[in-house]
Amino acid sequence: MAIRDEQREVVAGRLAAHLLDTGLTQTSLRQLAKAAGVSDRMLLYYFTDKAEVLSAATTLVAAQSLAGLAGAIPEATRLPPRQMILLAVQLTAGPQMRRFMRLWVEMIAAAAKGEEPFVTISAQVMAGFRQWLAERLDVPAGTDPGAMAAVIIALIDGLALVDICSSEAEMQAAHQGLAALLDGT
Amino acid sequence: MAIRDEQREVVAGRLAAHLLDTGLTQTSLRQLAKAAGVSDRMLLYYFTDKAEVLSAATTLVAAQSLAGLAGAIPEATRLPPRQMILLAVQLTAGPQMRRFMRLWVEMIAAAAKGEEPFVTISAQVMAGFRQWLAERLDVPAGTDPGAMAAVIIALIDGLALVDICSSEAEMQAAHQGLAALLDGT
DNA sequence: AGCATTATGTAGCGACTGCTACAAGAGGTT
DNA sequence: AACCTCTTGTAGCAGTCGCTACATAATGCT
Repeated sequence: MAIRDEQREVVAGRLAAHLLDTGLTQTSLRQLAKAAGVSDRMLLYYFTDKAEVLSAATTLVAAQSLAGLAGAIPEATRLPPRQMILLAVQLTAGPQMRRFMRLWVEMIAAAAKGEEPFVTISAQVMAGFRQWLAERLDVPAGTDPGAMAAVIIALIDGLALVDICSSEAEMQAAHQGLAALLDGT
Repeated sequence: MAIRDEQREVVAGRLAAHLLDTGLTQTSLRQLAKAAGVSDRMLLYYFTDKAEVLSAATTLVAAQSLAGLAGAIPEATRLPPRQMILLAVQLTAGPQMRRFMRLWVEMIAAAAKGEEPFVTISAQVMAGFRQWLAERLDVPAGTDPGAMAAVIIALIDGLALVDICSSEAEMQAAHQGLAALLDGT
């Protein structure tokens, strides 16, 4: 039982990196096995299902990405929404976080198709991010920090969407547009 | 040559409705053919490729959706960004536009995977929406309406993303959060 | 040593994928 | 009637998919 459990973690880690690299394009069992450096036969020995394989890998990716954000935003930070937006946009535009955002979009689209495990995991990850963000927001009394967090996440994720089908120049313009909007235009 | 061209339009129309109903879940040639009421053999007679089939159907869907928006927003409208945001959110939250937003997210995710024809079409549709929106924005001199349009689209699309993995109550909260953010919190 | 459990490889099944070769019907032109 | 182009059906190819049956090697327990 030992080897199997160890391998589950090792394989999950390698697949997390693989998904960050390739998104959800190469997710057949044979391709995943190759990326993890094991045979496809063993992949289904370590995990019961393809769904469980993807579940382990994607939750790990999400946890790592959230930890990355947490590393950049000190624990006791409380920011008003507009400052938080600018900070979050800056953080998620970086090269490595950008890869996660792309994968994240693909995961949500898979959830939209009803594909497991993405329906379940996307909902969990979304709720996790929202709560994490809400705890770091400084909103006036009477305002729901969770609701504000949801809007901010929508903005961040939406920018990731626009990023996918826009040029670099257009994305830069979009960032300036955001600044103008928040400045009170 | 007549029948073939007629059928192209008929089939494209039926497939547009099919995609709005099912998203990109049932997009094998055989499933598309069934939805269009023709044989899969004929589908590849009317169109050269699976890519061309999806291309025709998705561009039609996008055109119809843009026309739907245009019907709700008079031609000469010029709105400041915040009012435009509230109006756009309201319009895209409706039951039929919501189906398009879901499909739109799936299309962009397919583009993120490098799948044709979605890379090309997503870029075109995104550019089209951005321009259409920019022409209806009333921004102060010195501000780029295209940049502001990009941000608004990001927000709208981001809300669609959040919608996919959230409950109805959470989406309602998000809308209130948006109002609070735009009110100057 | 004997046995049971765990671990790994080989081979392949049935279903589905996009696409195509081939034949034949339909209709008009000469 | 002969021919030609457009249209449609049948059948199937080569590949990929998730998954599994079966055999065998390794390991630990008594």
